[in-house]
Amino acid sequence: MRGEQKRRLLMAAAARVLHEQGVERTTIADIAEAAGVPTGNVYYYFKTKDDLVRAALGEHAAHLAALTAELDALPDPRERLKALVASWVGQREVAARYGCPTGTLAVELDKRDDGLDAEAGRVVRLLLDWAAAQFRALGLPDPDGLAITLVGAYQGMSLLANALRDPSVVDREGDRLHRWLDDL
Amino acid sequence: MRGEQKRRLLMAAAARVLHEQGVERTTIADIAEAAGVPTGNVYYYFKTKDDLVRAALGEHAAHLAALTAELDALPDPRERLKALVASWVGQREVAARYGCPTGTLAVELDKRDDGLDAEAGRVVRLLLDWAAAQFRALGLPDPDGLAITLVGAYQGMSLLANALRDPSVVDREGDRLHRWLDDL
DNA sequence: GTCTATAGCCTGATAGAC
DNA sequence: GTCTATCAGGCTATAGAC
Repeated sequence: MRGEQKRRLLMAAAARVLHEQGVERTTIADIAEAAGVPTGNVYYYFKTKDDLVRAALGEHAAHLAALTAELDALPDPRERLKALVASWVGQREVAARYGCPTGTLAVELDKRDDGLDAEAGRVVRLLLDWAAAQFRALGLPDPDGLAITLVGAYQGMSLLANALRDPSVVDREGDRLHRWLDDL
Repeated sequence: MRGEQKRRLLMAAAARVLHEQGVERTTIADIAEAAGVPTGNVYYYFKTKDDLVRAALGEHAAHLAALTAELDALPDPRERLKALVASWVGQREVAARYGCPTGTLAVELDKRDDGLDAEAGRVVRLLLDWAAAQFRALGLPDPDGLAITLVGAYQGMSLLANALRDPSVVDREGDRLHRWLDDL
């Protein structure tokens, strides 16, 4: 299955390059080059550029699912949430340079009125739902609202770290979120 | 001064259209049409598309300066900050449809390595500096950190409201920020 | 199945008429 | 100063050779 391998290579390259350069500034040739595949050949695996963007969104969703599955191994929901915050802090350099992969993609795709804008929102919702489940397990009131506060803080600190090119924003806000989770 | 008038018309149109459609998906023709100016004529007023983007950033900065100047008329710094939050809530429909003008522009421009990425950060910093000044006037410790928390919450709730197409996110987080400011 | 060459379109920018 | 016509370049996508 050489074909399936190349397809996966292209999906991974698309996820990375689209995050770094943005959707509109990235050409098919950019993704092909990053994957080591001839430019025109990309169309054998993905009919359109939008299909590649969709595949990249799927990659990010899969990555998120893997992360939350890992966190689910922890016994205490509060510890799971704190470990999530810790993983955000661990990605501070990436956040400062390119922003949150899902968040920046959502911002860009939301400027469109084709179907892709809604799909970005679905990936964001995966994280919101998982976080809400943890707050619910802790018996806290308004778990959905708390999830929005937590994920909103993540998106906000990623955006600011990116706009200011300053990873320390993530450190500071990460500490604050840790205390916030402890005090809930 | 017919020329200066048209120039201002183009700047206002650029600020609006670039916010709604994003930088990369907006053509010179789009902005020209929104301003009621013939397409090619735009280049008489702005040498390049990047110049127009810069002008749009300037418009957003001016709008922000006007807002903070208005808030400065309030006697109490805490009331100024709460009025800022209230103005964000008042813009919830726009935030849900197009996101924060400065924030979404910063996300898109940060994907570039020319000079424009840094200029978006400068506009964000205007708001941060003003907020920090209010916290400082209240005698609170770490005013810069508090400003990042406040503006980060704004950017986060705007992004989520936009990605989920749900203005109620802004209402909920606005209420929370109001309580947070009261309890500081 | 894999890749190349190229068509066709759109965009930013310009030259020059008025 | 204002506007039109048009060019050059780069992009997505396809047709068809291997």
